[in-house]
Amino acid sequence: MDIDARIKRRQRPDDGPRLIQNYDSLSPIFHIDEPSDRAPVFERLLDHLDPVFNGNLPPNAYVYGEFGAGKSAIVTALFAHLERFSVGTRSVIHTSTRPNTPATPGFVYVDMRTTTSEFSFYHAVLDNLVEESVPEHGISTHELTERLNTILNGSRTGVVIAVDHVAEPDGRDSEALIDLFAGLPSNASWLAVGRATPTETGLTTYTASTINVERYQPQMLVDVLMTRASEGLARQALDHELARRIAGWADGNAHDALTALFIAADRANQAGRTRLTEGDLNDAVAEIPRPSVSLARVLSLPANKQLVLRNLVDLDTEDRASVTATAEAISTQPGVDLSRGTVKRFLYEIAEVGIVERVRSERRDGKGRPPSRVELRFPPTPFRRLYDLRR
DNA sequence: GATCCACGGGAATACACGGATG
DNA sequence: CATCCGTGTATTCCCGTGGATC
Repeated sequence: MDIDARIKRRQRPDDGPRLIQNYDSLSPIFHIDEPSDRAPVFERLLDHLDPVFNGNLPPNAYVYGEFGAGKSAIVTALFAHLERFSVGTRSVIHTSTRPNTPATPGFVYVDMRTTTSEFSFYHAVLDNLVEESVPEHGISTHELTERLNTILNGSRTGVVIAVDHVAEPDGRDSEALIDLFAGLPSNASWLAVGRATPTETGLTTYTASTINVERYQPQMLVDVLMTRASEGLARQALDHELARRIAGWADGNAHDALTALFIAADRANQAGRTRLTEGDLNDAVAEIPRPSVSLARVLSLPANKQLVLRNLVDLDTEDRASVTATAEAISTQPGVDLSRGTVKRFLYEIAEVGIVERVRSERRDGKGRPPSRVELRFPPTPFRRLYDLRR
């Protein structure tokens, strides 16, 4: 139990209404249960999944769209609902060995941002499929696939697995996806989700259909912002005109729009105001690098890499002059229990996947290879807030 | 006792530069 | 002038060990 966090949560200024009512509703990494205005995309996905309602399995498919188009929002919402629907019409699988014959397939959502190894993939699928929890240690990867095969071979209808964030810079490529499913029986169907076009992925030979999610129209984005603001902020905190400006700037990218709203709200909150101003928005926009990397991706890094980043965002420029200096500074921060070398390697690895960027600095002396410093490819304010809220 | 994987540590390689060499 | 070499640093790559969990 984190007593500090509990006390902090109770702390509030007692002068008037708080601007920020609910961080979740503002968070760009939070998906609401009923995304607004996306009916056409839902219909196309349901068209694809239609065989399910006759107890059959749909073929493999690929859902694609640009950053911030709402792919994850839609697929997570849809699968959450399908899971409930599915559980309602079949008996839950209580044991991993007893064959059963449910009327509809199972539905599992797997995020490749957090599912980074073979083991974790099969573990995630199995854990979602059976009632009892699956151990994360002391069980081999092979054992997991054995159990999955037993279950699925005993199942008449199989399972549909949504695999989100395929073919990201730090994710595994399509080949790996195929390999993973090669370990499962043929009644495991996948619905891959990614940014790359179907031809770029090389998945086309395996998919029966592809579904494109188009970026948000400006008006839809305004609706999204107003909805989130009404749930997360004090009344009248965001006026329509400001929402329109955010939407115009975000250019169809819901992640960036919500991030801008988040930062602007945070600034207004710090200043003790209860309405967002143009100044808040301008500051917010200035803080968001473009292109930027998804905050969800930053916040799904392994714990110690996030710890490194959390300390990085608070360093002064002096300590950021070179990777070596930065690693040194971070490794000596209180609360950081990592060696200098490990922090350094983490920084290189984080740069490798594009979450920070290395830029060569002007060399001062003529000796040796010139150092580079790391620059953020994500806005620090929401990362700080969301990171700290989780502790 | 078994399993996975995060860390640490260091070897190997790349790069920048100035100066030597052909 | 073009190329090579030595030195110093940055960056990448690899793998054994050990912690945590079952």
